[in-house]
Amino acid sequence: MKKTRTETNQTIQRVIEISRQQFTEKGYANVALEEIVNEAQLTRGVIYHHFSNKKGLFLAVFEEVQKDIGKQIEIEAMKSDDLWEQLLNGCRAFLVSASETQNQRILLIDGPAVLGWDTFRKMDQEYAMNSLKEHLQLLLEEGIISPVSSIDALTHCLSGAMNEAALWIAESSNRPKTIQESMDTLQTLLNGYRM
Amino acid sequence: MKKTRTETNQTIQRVIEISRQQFTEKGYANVALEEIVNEAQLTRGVIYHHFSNKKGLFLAVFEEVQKDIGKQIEIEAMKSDDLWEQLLNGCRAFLVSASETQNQRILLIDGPAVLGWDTFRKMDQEYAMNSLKEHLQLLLEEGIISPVSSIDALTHCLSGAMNEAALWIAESSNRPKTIQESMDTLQTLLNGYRM
DNA sequence: TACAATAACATACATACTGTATGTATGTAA
DNA sequence: TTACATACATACAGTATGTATGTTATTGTA
Repeated sequence: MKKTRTETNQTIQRVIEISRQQFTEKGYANVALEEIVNEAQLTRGVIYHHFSNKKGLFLAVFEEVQKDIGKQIEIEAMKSDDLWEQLLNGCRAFLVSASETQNQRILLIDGPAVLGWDTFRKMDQEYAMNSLKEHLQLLLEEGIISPVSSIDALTHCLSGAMNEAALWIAESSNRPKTIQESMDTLQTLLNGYRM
Repeated sequence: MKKTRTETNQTIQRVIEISRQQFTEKGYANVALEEIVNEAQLTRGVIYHHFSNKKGLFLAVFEEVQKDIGKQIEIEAMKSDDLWEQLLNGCRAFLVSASETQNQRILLIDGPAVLGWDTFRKMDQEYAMNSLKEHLQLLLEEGIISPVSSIDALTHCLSGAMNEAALWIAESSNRPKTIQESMDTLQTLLNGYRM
């Protein structure tokens, strides 16, 4: 029964991976916990023990998705020293990553409804919006963008635009094309702020 | 049992109204059909008869929300003859309407997850995006905005920005302020396209 | 007007899923 | 070695949805 910490962590990770796949494929509401634990060759007791309930499991998966995407954005943004380029690189990385099948549904479709708005917002802020906001603030201070009536409003609008673009890209039959078109669009929109 | 057509339509409408309130207040997943029919002083048979299942009921409510918002947008946009002003008026009307409690949750949070992406997208297109796209197309043809690499991409980005702004407005403690800030932001972003 | 068909609404039943309570086995620390 | 805590398993209970069937009254037709 009881296992080493390493083994336990492996169990936890395996449950998360399997859940991620199942939630991605069928959506949260259509996945019974029994399916997940069957695939993991465990029983449901594990889930309640380690994650409290189904929602807790989803939260763990959601966090994993957010971390993956955040990492991608970080890597891509840092490929340039230029603040404006960093912003665009980050946008592109987000589009590429969030539009991938294994991230899209959990992050953008099921996330808000399953977690409830408050929790979703809190995590969205922690993993995505705060750094976007800081970056926009930097651009403002460096005089790269013109004074905004609200940095918060810009952060939210830009974030929303990217979320929707990611969903659009995900459903398109030509990913490279729609990614590029989305980037062109975001760039032109942001040129409204460019000094 | 059987009733006149008028009475039946009244029953249907009453079930939709009650559902709308309940879904708004608690979210789709946390409302049992029993609660809805109890309030309506009916039984669950009614729902299965008229709406097929719980999801069908939600779809009816969702459509009602979309129609309400679409109507608001139409009214507000038509308050100007100027195509650009019409766009902005429409944006504002959307923000005001979609950020209202009784619309926000059903439209923006539960909609995609409950209906499934394909259905949600189809209805979103029918009720919102197609007219936004047409309007942007008009602006393009009248030379008011500069040539875009993709009218679709712009439509999606703008739509996404507004959806997110509506959610942000809904959670703020000063609605008029955040509505104005969002409008300022949308306007500046769109100025990237202004000729 | 009478009657048959249909549909609006109700009820009974079955099933699936989540969560709770409890049990078992084992690692770790003293 | 023993006590404790925990990882995992099992049994049970409750809730919610959906399906099948029943009842009643309107509507359409002759």
